[in-house]
Amino acid sequence: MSNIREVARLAEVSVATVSRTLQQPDLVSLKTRNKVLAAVKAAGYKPNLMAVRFRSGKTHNLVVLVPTVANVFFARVISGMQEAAHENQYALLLGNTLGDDEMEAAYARMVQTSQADGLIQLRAHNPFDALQQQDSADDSPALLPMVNACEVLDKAPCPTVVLDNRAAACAMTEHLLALGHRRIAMIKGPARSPLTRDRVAGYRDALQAAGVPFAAELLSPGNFSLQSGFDAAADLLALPNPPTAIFCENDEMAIGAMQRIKQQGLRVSADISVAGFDDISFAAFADPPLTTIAQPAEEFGRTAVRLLIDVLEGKLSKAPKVILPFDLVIRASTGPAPAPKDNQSDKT
Amino acid sequence: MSNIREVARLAEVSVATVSRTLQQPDLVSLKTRNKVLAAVKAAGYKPNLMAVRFRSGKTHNLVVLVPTVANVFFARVISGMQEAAHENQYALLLGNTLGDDEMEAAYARMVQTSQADGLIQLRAHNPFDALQQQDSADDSPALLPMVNACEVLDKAPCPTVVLDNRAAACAMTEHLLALGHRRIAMIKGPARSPLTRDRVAGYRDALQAAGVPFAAELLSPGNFSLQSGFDAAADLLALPNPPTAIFCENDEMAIGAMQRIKQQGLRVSADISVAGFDDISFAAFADPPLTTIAQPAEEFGRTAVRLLIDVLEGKLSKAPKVILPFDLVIRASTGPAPAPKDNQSDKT
DNA sequence: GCAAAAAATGTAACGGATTACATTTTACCA
DNA sequence: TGGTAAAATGTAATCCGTTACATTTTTTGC
Repeated sequence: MSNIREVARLAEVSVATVSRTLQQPDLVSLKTRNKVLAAVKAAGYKPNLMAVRFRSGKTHNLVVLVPTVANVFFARVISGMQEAAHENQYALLLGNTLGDDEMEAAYARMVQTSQADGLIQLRAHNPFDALQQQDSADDSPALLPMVNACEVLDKAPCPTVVLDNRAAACAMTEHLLALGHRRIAMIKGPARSPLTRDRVAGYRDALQAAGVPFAAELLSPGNFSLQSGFDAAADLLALPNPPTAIFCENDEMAIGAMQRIKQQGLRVSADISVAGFDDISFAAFADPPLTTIAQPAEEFGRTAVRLLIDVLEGKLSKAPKVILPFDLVIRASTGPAPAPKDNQSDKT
Repeated sequence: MSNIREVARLAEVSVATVSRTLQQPDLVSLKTRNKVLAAVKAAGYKPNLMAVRFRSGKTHNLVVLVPTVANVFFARVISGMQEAAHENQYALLLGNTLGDDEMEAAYARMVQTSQADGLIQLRAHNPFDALQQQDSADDSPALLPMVNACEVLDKAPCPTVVLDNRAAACAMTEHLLALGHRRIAMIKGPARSPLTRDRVAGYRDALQAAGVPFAAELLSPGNFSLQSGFDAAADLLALPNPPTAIFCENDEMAIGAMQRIKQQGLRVSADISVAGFDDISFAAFADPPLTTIAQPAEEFGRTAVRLLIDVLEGKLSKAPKVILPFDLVIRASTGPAPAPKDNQSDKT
């Protein structure tokens, strides 16, 4: 591959002139410029970006830490990131971490070793914690070159992009309450996640506001997979006094739960309502179509990238917290609560 | 950030010794080695990988061109790639191209400008074609630093990883024929794709072997989306003599098709069988669970990455074509063909 | 104890583009 | 036309780690 010196030789100018022709053409006379451009073409010259980046210290790479790309919601978020990154001439390095701290640390190290300029984390965990804090003695606590999106840390040392999960869960629970449901179960995400905690909080907010007592047995653990929704639903249906509605913290679990419900011979909506969260493409094509909370997934990605670039360019002094809007999408999987069974007393 | 010269100063040795301590410790005496390692720690030294790569000319980055990460199947393939890449100390640059040639060319240029060492393409299209062929005069037609996976070019100038789509489609069609179906429709993928062509060929192979005439009206176009499956099914059901089975070229379209069938008041399996392709996680949780062709998606990714690394390391002189196995997964969405309606004559 | 071989370490060039600073050329006005 | 400002171009340092080659130190064998 030809380099700038060869072009300079061909054009009979100095390397500086070649560089300027390409970077700041106004500084070069028209005559010289043409000579150089001809030489560039003749040599088939393409600047070696490794060299450019080495010198500038900017890689124009961003690392994305995602628990799993195989998750439909995350895939949409990543699409959005890609879009914004491409617009801004950045490339996206994918870090499929499987939620493993070691793996996250390995990818975070790419930032420290100048393989990437910054990092976007989709999980509530600071991957830099694991690395020895570089300049902890430094008195200027600059922002970390990181953005936390979707599932955010409570005290993130960086910009965050988040949904008001508490309000969204509250809205969905209110929807179910308005349909007459009183025994509303929730299939949760991973226990430690702030996201799970917020959604449970929103759920309890709505129950409390409606004067419906909270029942611990209606809170079932899940891990966002189809299978875990299926399993959790099985447990809930086996309760002595099973719920009339199940609110799942994501759509996959809701689809898994519906499957279980139908296998048991019950009708979704008529016998038991099911709601999800995320509004993935499969939600509208579920049977029945799934009531859910729509999240602007691609917008999460775009916003996260833009914020990160702002951090990298030093445009931010404080870490903003961006809250994106949600939308309650009512489809056919939720319906009026069935009339209470014979011997069941209703203390409302 | 500290550099190697600072470490050398701290350890009172030359930069060469520091580098050797880190790269080839056997060449350095134990005493010196310890001194250097202490200095490395004291300085918090991390080698600048940009510099290393700039000098070595290897970026250890691989670009992945994927039509859309939002596709569940591709997401799994990428997971596999990530796994193999990480194992081999490579990083994955994501190129979500939306099937756009321009975009693909932009990412392919990353290889030419030394931002990445090689490229994996998941679509049947050579992104380097769009770029002026670098050294076409060169008499050694070396392998392109590229691997084509999943949907491969007919005359790919690089290693390929593929499924025997023709055989797989044939196997599924045979399954449907064995159930007594004679009017078997197929919802296709994008028309120009070799993948679509091969699956249609396999479908026709099976029909022909069974002596069932091919009916053009039973071939319906799709684009792999849920909605397109839904729409195509609507068209097929509206035929004067509708099919008793629909074989979709991916699971999303099959799920979309089932939705349409059920909306029409028909029962999947009992009235009309539906089959998919890919075995995405949602297939097992569809209602009814979807009969499909399981593809080793993650293995596609892993194999593609390993082949690409082999190419980059010059271990391959010819471009191998790796064929991965498929598996016919029979679930409840396919069943015996319904007894022919009254006035319908059966010419078998 | 000495020469020769082996081991350890050091010096400096290198990779390719950018850019501060120096130098040359051109333009302009008196 | 001489002189100065402005424009154009050139020179060489710089980013940082690696490594060929040179040099110094240690080890080995007799």
